[in-house]
Amino acid sequence: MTKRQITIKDIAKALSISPSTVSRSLADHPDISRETKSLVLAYAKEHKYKPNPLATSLRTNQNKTIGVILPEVVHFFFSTVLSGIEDEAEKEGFRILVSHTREEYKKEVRAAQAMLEARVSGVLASVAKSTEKYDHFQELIDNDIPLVFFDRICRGILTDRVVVDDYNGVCSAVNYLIETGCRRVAFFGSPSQLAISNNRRMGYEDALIRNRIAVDPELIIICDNYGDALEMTARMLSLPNPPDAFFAVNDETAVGILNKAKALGYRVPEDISVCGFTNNSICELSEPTLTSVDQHGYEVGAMAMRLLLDHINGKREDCKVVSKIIKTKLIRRQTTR
Amino acid sequence: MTKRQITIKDIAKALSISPSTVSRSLADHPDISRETKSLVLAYAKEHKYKPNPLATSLRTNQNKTIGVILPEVVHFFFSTVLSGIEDEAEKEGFRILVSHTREEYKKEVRAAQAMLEARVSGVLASVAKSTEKYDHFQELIDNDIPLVFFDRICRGILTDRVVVDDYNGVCSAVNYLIETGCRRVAFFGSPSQLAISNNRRMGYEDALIRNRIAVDPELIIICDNYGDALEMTARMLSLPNPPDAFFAVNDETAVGILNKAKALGYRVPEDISVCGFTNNSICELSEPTLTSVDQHGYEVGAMAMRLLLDHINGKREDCKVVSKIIKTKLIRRQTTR
DNA sequence: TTGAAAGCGCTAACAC
DNA sequence: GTGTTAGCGCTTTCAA
Repeated sequence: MTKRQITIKDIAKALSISPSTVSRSLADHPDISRETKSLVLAYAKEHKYKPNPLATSLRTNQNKTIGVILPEVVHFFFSTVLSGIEDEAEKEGFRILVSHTREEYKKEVRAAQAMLEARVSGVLASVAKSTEKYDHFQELIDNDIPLVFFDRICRGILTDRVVVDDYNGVCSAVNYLIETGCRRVAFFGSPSQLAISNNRRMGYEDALIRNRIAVDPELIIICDNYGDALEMTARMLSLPNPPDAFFAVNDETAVGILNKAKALGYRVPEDISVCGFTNNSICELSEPTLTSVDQHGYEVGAMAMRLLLDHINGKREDCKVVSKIIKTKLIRRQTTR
Repeated sequence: MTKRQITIKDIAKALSISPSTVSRSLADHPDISRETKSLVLAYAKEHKYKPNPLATSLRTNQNKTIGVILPEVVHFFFSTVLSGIEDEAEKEGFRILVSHTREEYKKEVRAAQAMLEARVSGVLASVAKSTEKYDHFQELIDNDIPLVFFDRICRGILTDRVVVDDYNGVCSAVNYLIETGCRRVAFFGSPSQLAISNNRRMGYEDALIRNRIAVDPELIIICDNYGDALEMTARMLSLPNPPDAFFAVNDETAVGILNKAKALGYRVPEDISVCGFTNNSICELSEPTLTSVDQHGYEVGAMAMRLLLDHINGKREDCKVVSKIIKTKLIRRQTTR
């Protein structure tokens, strides 16, 4: 009982007209008479005709799928971005082909190749932490596949990009900590060579400078996970001149700081303020709830897809590279005064 | 500088042989001579020949993509499942087309239609909470697209399925609570009509019965999120005969219970034990760390994909429906004695 | 307003 | 061992 999908030919035969007329009717071509059209449409509907996208793509040499390369799905920010991407793509009937690299360079290269082979119409990508060579991305461009980076861009490649305003996000968060009376703000940053990391640290430093507070290297460390945060927080609080506030580059780390500080008998936020970054769901689950910087992942995804679609639809001259910056927002909760 | 991708024809022309010979060489057909083969392969490699999967699919009427329909990506369990699916698919060179329904019936229907249109080779699905009609899934089957359900199955449709052993997972967790001295175990369950919910409650009840402890309806409530948990925990602890342990159907809820209990001055686990379900990353972040039931999402995904691939490869007689049950594992941490 | 025919890139039955 | 040919389902030029 294998039901072969009905084709244009079948409709043509059944209606005793030619395949081309059927094709045109389906495409609502102006040359076709009303009657013929409605006849075809009726038959198509009744028999659940579904155009074979493979054939169309092969013929027209363009297909309705977009490749998305992202470092990790089990990650709040990226899953949120994905939602934005999906919604925006759906508006124009594009499908999404997701490849996730789990932060591995090798997987990223394979993903890019897969996109090339799948002949996707465009690619959205956020680079893996371990990536240092960018040939695989360059190859996409060389093959005329439009590429837009989001969040983790790569400098070498000239394409549109959508980034989170990390600099201002961190800067205003740290500024807020200072405004609420903190004088020694520690910074727990991430080790990677990604541009993101630097921007964040610069945001931190500039916030201090703007408030005429000296940047103390002792308060700046590389620590971006829960386990390490427990250890480093204890160490930092035992300094002769300990911090009275902590800014962490992600929420897990911030929770680590929070938990350790509480365990050591500090009151939060009375003795110590803590601020995270991402605005994960754990912010609401921690006790007290965690102040954090929202990165508006949904907008990042939607915007990146928008740029890509504009490219694909030829609405943009290729000469200019667009950089969009998505604003962040400080979500004040109970770990800050 | 639009670089058209090189085709089989191009190779044939360049080497003055026929396209079919090229095709066969590329496919490593036994009839072709060593020399011809290596000649073709060398040329193909040098000019970066990439087979056009569209053409192949159109021709052979089977394409190398699998559709995955899942309720939510921003969700630990499902993202983990997705990893398993991806890895298993990659082994046989299949691509994944992900559609996520955000628990909406309407999106699920559209997703199924999209899969049909994309002519995927098979579909893996986990049904949305709001889904009550299953015609869209039936239609896939009617069109001979193999379908395998995972986690959230639907009873009406006869296909292979992979489920988590919720019953035993809950049962042994509750059993463990009792073994460690708890006598009144509360159950915070989920409201949905999914089979999963019932299985979990049955696991709870049977664990009590097996230990000759009466099932007290007062201790069984519907509550499956953090906010409600805060409220319901307070209420439950003020009962004349309050619980000395809580089992929650997900980790967020468990953390809610934990936080409220601590806030009310109870010691965990000395006064009260708490156990969650899923084994989220928050289990490690909570203070104390949360005991939870691991659902082995990766295995669920890998197994579902395995079943589907077997179907696609014709390794299975279609007559029999396979139900795989993935074992759970209790991860003991600090919220239980 | 409609039809005939070619062709997108690939595979495979059939020839030699 | 290799070539010829037809055709997957669709679009589109050209002709009628």
